[in-house]
Amino acid sequence: MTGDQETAARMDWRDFDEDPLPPLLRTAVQTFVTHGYHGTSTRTLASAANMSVPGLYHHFPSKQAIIVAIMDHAMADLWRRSEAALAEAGADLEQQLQLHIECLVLFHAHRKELAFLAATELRSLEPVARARHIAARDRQERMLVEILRAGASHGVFVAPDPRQSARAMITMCTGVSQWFDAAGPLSAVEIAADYAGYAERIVGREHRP
Amino acid sequence: MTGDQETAARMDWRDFDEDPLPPLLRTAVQTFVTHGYHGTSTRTLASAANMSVPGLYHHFPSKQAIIVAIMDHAMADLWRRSEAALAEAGADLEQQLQLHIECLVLFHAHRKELAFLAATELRSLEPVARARHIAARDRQERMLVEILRAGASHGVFVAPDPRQSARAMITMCTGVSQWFDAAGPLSAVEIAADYAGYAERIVGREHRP
DNA sequence: TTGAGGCTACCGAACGCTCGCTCGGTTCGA
DNA sequence: TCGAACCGAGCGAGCGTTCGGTAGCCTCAA
Repeated sequence: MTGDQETAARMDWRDFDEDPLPPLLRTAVQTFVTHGYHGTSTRTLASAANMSVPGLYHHFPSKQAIIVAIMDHAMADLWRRSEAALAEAGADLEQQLQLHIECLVLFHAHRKELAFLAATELRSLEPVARARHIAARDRQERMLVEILRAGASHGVFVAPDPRQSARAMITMCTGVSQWFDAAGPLSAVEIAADYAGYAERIVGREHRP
Repeated sequence: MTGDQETAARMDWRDFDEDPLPPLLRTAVQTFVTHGYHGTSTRTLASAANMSVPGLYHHFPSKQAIIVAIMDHAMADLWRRSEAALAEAGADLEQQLQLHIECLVLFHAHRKELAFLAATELRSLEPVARARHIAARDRQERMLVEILRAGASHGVFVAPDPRQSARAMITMCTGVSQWFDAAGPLSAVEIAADYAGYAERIVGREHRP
């Protein structure tokens, strides 16, 4: 995690060329999104990856380990990008909020299947992995809460309850993964800009009478 | 649906005393929320309702019929309340937006399990029920879009893309069902007021320089 | 140059178990 | 005497997982 933070500032958090996921996990993501974890059998998983069932068990010890690998990857990728966005913003709190929202929207648009699973399959994780996922989600939320809290205490934002407004913003951005369509009229970048605007207006100063 | 509209104006859409759901469905909601549709067996469903499996099949023809009944009930209840809220607001567009958001938040707070399933188990529905659910969801979304569109064309709101801002508001409100806690620091009514404020600022006029 | 040994990447078949669902009842208030 | 409301036992199918292999490749002493 300490090594991550050093490289975080250098990585391009806006780059979504291709997900560096092993082919087996890539097809598993698609299948889990369509049928859900419990609605997907190991046979389905195997044939989606052009593989036999024992072939699948050569790479992962269980079906559960596959979903865990996917969820861990999703949370780690989002966190890395969020840290890079924060580093790019520097000390300007308004800029921190803008880039954080942009980062959230881009991730939930370009990695929509991954983000969808992260939001949907929490209950399919066994206790240890579930606890880890919740911790990652809380850490992610805390990052935005801290930005809003700092902004409020410096008079940059109007956020009487940063936890509350952070949650509103996060669920707003998370929702993008449910309806985003790469072939749709709006690009991820355009949506990100719109949502950054919404966020700014939710906690912005200038519009108070 | 025509009869519904007549009684809609008269019903109290803010009343959430108790869900008039048969006991079997009530326990099924809890179980589905915890384990998901495919993660729940008919044996689990039956014992949660203090019943044998054949007893369960006396009331419903299949496991699928149970989830369908729950989903239909959820969408119908929200729609009835939304229509009543719209009727109460009258012709005032700003009031229509306020009450619509209030209605969405109250529903997703007080009926959080129901709302959570409606958002989560779409993929578990077989084609016919799924199509019906999607149609209900679209109709629900269109109601808010129409309010925003009318408001924009009358100069009450600033909403260059009503579809877009409606989706942002809806996912924001839908998210309430994921974290709301009746024992938490904020009541449903307080959250509803906050969110109505967020919505107003997202499309409000007065804060433009 | 060869071939034995070990490694990775798989596969066909099948294990024990649980699944959704049903059959043939029983109980009980009307 | 009838129908509504159940239940014990069990059906065939599908589940996650495992066993006992095999094919192909790399390494390295003889």
